[in-house]
Amino acid sequence: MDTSLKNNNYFEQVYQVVQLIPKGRATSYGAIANYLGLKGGARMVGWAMNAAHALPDIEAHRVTNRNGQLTGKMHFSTPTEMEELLDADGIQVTNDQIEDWKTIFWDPQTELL
DNA sequence: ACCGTGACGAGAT
DNA sequence: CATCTCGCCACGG
Repeated sequence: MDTSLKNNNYFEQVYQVVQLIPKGRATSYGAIANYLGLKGGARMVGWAMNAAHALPDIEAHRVTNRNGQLTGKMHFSTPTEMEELLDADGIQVTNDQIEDWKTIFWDPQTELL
């Protein structure tokens, strides 16, 4: 048997949460990590998003850091794509930071519960 | 097998 | 209140 069971399973968990983010809202890496029980592993969520970038149905632009800052915009096809996508969702971004992040923030552990 | 890096976060100074 | 450091786990060289 395949003893080398990949943890890709948790990657998929992240994708599911990202796809569950309602339009006009966004969440943070740490929030997803915390929801999945990976608390402290926020970096892993970011790493998962890197792989997610290869997937068509993963809207990584709805995931930012804890400050609502577009830290990962540089990883998109273009440095402005993340802002454009967020703007398309009705989220206003200024200086690479989401405006009114406190309201835009969508915590799966609280809202999705 | 070891070291360094990384789309982060929280605590300490 | 701003800045620094350490911790988290996984992957690349």
